Amino acid sequence: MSGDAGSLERIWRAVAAIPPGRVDSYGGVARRAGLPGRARLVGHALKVAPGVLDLPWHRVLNASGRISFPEGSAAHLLQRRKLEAEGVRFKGPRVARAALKDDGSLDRLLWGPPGSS
DNA sequence: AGGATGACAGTGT
DNA sequence: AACACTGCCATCC
Repeated sequence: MSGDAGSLERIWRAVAAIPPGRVDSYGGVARRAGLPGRARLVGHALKVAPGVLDLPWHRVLNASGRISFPEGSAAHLLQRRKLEAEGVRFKGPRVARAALKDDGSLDRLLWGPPGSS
C-alpha cells in the first residue's frame, strides 16, 4: 500500500512523540521519521491512521505554521480548538510567533530549546 | 496505463 | 505578504 507499512509506523511514532502544547510541520515529522522529503506521505499516514492509536494529529501543521484544512471546515475548526486547548495561541490564521519562534522553523521549535517545557 | 489529486515544501516574483 | 510554479510520491479514477 503506502510503499511499505514500516514507513507509516515510523511516521505514526514520530507524531506520537510531539509533546502537548508543541507543534511540528509535516516535513519535520517526515524528517524525524527518517523519510526526508516525504511530507505528503505524512498527511496520508495521518489520514489512514487507525483511530485506536489516538495520535496527536492536531499538532501537525504545514510549513507556514498554518492548519492545512480549508478554513471553515469542521476538521480545521476541530484542530484549532484542540491546539488552543493545549495553550497554543494563534495569530490570525497561523500559530502565534511565540510557538513558531523567530525563524518560523517549526522543527527547531520542537527540538531546539533544550529543557524548555 | 496515464492523468488527476492531495492533511506538503522550496523557490521565484 | 500573497501567489505561481515545480518537485515529490502514494492513491484514486
